[in-house]
Amino acid sequence: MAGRDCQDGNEGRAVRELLDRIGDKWSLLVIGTLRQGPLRFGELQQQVGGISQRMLTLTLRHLERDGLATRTVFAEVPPRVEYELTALGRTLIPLVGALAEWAASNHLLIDANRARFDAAR
Amino acid sequence: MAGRDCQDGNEGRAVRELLDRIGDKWSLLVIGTLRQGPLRFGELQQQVGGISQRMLTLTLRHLERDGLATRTVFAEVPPRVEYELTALGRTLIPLVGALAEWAASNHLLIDANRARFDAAR
DNA sequence: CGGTATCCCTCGTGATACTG
DNA sequence: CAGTATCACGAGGGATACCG
Repeated sequence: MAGRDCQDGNEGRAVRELLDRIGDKWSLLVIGTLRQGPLRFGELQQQVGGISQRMLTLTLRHLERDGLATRTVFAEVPPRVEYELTALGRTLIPLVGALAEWAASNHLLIDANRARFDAAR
Repeated sequence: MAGRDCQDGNEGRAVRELLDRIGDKWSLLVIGTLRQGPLRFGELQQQVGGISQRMLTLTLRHLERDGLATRTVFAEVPPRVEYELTALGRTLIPLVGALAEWAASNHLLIDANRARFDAAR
């Protein structure tokens, strides 16, 4: 199946659409953070690190809209809201893992290439 | 190795940096297009589809800078320039493939979720 | 606690024109 | 053919303040 739609056109569109969905600044990070289980809004913000309240809200709404995560409100005081990956969202975990692994393995190499390239010009 | 640096902090940074590099609008698409072998600037622009000359140039410089692709100029008339993935760049092909496959398998499902979500509000 | 609303500014991107 | 230069626009995203 990976080899069938390799006539540039279809694969390109598929990748493009995926990037439009989770290729933004925070989606993959939030998905990665949720991989171990449900988290509250505040915990999520703290663990992702560096994300503003606004962007976390927007990202979560986006994931919810795409059916990648669920939002559960508990009628308590103080209010508690938990977010959790759906089954579909969990299918992305291996991809995020692969990306993270690639990044961890190669970022030093890339930094070296980049420094060399910058020095050469 | 995938399970070692899962203390959110490191994995998060790694994914973030990877996204800063290839998470833009065109990088993954160009990498995917180059997977079969070297291409000239014009061929690349045509096969990627929808990318402006400017963005293709920027994207290619970016990939070159990170050591993911090479630029080869042939001293001919008319001028010919070919771009090709490096060994490092080729290690990304399986990831792009996995992403494309995931997107192809799930985009209908996501569209349905999205339609339902939009209808509910 | 977990949002929403508003302001504001940077950056990515496209269009167009010009060059070697 | 394969770029570079310039402009101009709109979305992305941070900061802040307020709400249930």
